[in-house]
Amino acid sequence: MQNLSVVPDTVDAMRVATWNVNSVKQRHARLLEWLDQRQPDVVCLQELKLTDDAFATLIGPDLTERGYQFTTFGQPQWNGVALLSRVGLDDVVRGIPDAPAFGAASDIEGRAISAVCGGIRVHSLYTPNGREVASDHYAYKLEWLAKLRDQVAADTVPQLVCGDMNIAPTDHDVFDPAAFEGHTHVTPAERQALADLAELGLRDVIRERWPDETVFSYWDYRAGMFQKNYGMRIDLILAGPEVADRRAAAWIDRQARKGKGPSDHAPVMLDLDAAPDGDIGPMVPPPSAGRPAKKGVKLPQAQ
DNA sequence: ATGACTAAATACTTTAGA
Repeated sequence: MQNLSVVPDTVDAMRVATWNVNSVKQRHARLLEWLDQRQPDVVCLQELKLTDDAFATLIGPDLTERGYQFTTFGQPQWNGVALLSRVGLDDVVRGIPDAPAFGAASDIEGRAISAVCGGIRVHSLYTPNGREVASDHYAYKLEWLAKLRDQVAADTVPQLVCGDMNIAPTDHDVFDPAAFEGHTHVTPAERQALADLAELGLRDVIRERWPDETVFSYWDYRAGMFQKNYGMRIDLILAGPEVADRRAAAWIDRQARKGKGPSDHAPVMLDLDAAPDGDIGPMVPPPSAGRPAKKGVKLPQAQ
């Protein structure tokens, strides 16, 4: 899986984002507008709800025009993940090695894709929901997470594990912990799966930046949950130490959850400082925390 | 209120999401 030949001689500052768009078809205009405003260099998308061909036909030209390469693992109706990059897109891995199937053995769902972008292996993930704790889907979720852990452990390129993990890391990441008792997304076994990734050195960059704040990435469409800020933080960016040490900014783009026709998830954003020439290894300390220079684009206010 | 909303196909009702 590792391929050091694709690591560039210098590593520039870059902006990485992950966003569960809940249907590219329904979010097409908003997605393009968001790309133009935020100018991310690498984007992980989830819940495409399109086949690879349909994705390429619908939005491929728009992405190419904006300088993005892209790769997808799509399905016609549900799931589907993508990676967009304008800092290289090499050594694509579709799915997780030995990932479990749900239902028919041939039915490997479109829930994981990764590639090396700007010297970092970036994963775009849509972890199974789990539905109910007593369900087959919950067992499938845990097994899928275990295989993800194995995949991450086997790679030596610096990593960014991004996506809709469908797990709230702590009670601080749900609006009402009591309301979730006995439900998926908050169980000890699911949280242990995140702890197992942390054990490999992956760090939750949003929580590191906002250690005490209430920060959510998902709000149910119903009952004015967004307006009340009754949400959950289940979309995560987990960074290997070499990457996490380059953090210049990390925030959740709540603007994208506002207005007419939003996804129920907001993008999670990470700005990385440049790494020293040819050195993508551990750094001490990172350079100044200014955001990478992008022509004519203002840094949105975090929170 | 075992709700509320959104999206896609199974399509005027069901399944899934979380």
